[in-house]
Amino acid sequence: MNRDEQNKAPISKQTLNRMPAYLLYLKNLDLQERQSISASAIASDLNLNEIQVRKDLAAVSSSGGKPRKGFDIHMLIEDIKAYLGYDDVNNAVIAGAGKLGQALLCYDGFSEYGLNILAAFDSDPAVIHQSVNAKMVYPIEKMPEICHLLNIQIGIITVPAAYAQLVCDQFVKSGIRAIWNFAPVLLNVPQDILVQNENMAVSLAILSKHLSVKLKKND
Amino acid sequence: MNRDEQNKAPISKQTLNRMPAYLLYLKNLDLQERQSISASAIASDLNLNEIQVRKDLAAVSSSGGKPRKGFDIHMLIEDIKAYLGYDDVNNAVIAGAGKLGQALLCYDGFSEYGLNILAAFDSDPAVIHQSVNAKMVYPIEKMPEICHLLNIQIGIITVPAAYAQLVCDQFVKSGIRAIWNFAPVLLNVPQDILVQNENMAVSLAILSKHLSVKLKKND
DNA sequence: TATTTATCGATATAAATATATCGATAAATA
DNA sequence: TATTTATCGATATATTTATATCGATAAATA
Repeated sequence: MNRDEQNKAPISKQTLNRMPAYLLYLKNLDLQERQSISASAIASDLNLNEIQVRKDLAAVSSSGGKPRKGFDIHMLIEDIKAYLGYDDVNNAVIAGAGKLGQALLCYDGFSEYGLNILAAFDSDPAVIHQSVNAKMVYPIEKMPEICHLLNIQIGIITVPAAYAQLVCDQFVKSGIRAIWNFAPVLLNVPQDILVQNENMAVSLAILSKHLSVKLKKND
Repeated sequence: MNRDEQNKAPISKQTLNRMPAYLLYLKNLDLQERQSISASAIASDLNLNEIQVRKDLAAVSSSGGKPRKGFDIHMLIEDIKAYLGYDDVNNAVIAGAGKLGQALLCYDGFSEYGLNILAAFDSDPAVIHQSVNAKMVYPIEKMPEICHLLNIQIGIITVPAAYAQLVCDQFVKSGIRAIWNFAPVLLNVPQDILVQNENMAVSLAILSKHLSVKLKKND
């Protein structure tokens, strides 16, 4: 019998953040036709602590692992996908069909996780009514209508910083519940709207900072 | 007198991760000609704990804050920038001049943090020797030569998953010390190479997961 | 100038996260 | 079949991170 999902303790944020790494790693093993893997082996390959990995997997695994053998890879993949929301249907739209917006529209990896980017919005006549990777770019005025129609929960902002707040407000009016923001702007949103900022420049800056700390240590 | 940087306790990882938000926020205030700001006000605007903000700022601030007034905005901005590595010169190159690679090449925000993306590499004749945002795309064979010549420390991977490991190996041979990886692949690198994975699909999946957790809570 | 007050920064406590220990057990081996 | 062993999973400890408390102080106000 499967464990009761409802009764499980809520997973920790840090564990959630490590799931992607496990998933990627397990898919690789699956491609190599491996059947099972131990927490110890995963830990050693991913440079993580063994107990941490075991606890992480215990938190999402529906069937647990077996002594001397470890976890069933295929089953674990399904468990993690289920946990990350593969079971829900999550529809998203993009505001801003520039280079970055188009890059996201073209990226086919989202559907892997049950996520669909259904459409984009822009104000530039050059891209409006064009399709990018079979997804239409609509004039930005159509946003509320289309979002409500398609029951969109997630909005992605890839417009220039100057327009980000404006677009954000429109998203909120359009019934969006979560925003993935690529503009280097702090968005002002109602309490119940979830915002995840993705500042490319700062991600790179942080990498560079980690690098310089590391280089100094090796002096 | 400035506090001695050398003698400061190393900043925590979580604090480092919050720096971007502070920086963005402070720049906004600076644009509005504000002179100073208190930790309490920042906390309330960014939805953070007041003591946490105070501790974070104390960790990077060179001059501290004043009772009743708070921190000097301009000085804090400089302190954070310095901390994030603005003082170092960090040069990066991109492997993969597709939509995402071009989006990064076009993004001018990196130089804000002392980061320069100097060039890109690709194997597609359609983009080789073209320039994107005044940055050249070179054939991928030229990578070691150019990287060594320009003393490049950071490599960015935006090629399809199937080529990512190959490109990664070439980066390592070319003397790169840190890799920012956008391909959904676990890269195999020597111990001393820093890898930061940026899996777009999973970022969105995690946002969606957080959203569904939140929606369930409000039932 | 004296008093009040917002805010800092130091120190203390609490919560979350990571790591260690160890008995139980399924598979491998003798 | 009996013994060994790798690995799990539960429980315990340590570390890191977040939050609370409080005295000190610079600026505002009386």
